[in-house]
Amino acid sequence: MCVRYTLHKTDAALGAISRALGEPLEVPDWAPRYNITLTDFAPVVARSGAAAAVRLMRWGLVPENERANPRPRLLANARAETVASLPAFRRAAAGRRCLVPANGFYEWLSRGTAKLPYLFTLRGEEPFALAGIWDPASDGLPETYCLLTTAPNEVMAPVHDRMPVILTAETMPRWIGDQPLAPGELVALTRPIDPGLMESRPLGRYVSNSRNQGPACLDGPDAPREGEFNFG
DNA sequence: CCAGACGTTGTT
DNA sequence: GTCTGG
DNA sequence: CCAGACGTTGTT
DNA sequence: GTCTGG
Repeated sequence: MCVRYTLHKTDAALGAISRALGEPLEVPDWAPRYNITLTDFAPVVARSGAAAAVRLMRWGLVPENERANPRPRLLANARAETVASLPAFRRAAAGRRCLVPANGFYEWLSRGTAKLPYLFTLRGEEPFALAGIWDPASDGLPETYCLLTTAPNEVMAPVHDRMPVILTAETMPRWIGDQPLAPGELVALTRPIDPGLMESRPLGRYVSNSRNQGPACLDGPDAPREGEFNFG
């Protein structure tokens, strides 16, 4: 499950997407955040008609049967293997595929009882896009989005058995769109990214609390924490 | 993922 | 609201 | 036709 | 211990 990511270099991430699409994108009024999680609003690049545009959407799709619920269950992820056929995702997968700009994402390694956070990025801090689908606003809900997951690659596998679908400059323009994908194209686009393009490193526990939203989320395990004394 | 709650009825 | 299973 | 579901992950 | 909200 991918339930946390960071978008702290928004200009760079949107710039990379803009170049990949060959279309201009406006940077939204949005402060950098290092710990985006379910229910947060974040920039999403989606097509509305011909043009791609950036909109702030809320993370967490709400299936139809939950729409009347004042506290609906939110869907953070959709499996790439099943997204095209499941009722909750099918429509969005066919006609509302979006790009979710990111600079990195987090996963937790379960070691015994402990959960150790790791940061996953592209080499050289290359910005990227996560593959998403989105639902329009309705029933008093804002526009919402959801991230696709796929099998882990070699970088991911030691930490976690699923990973988000990461799109490159080559795959971004193929993924985004409001028309159904050709058969096989969805499969091709949601394959695990080349592990040679990725890197990971362990982090301190600060990021684990989703209330923490600042740059200290990227601190390593040995970084001093606020509110603690350093001895020696 | 973590943090925080974990409950109902009748009444004001 | 809409699809699926019975 | 109606009833019931509509989702993922982790963990064991 | 487990579920829910964020």
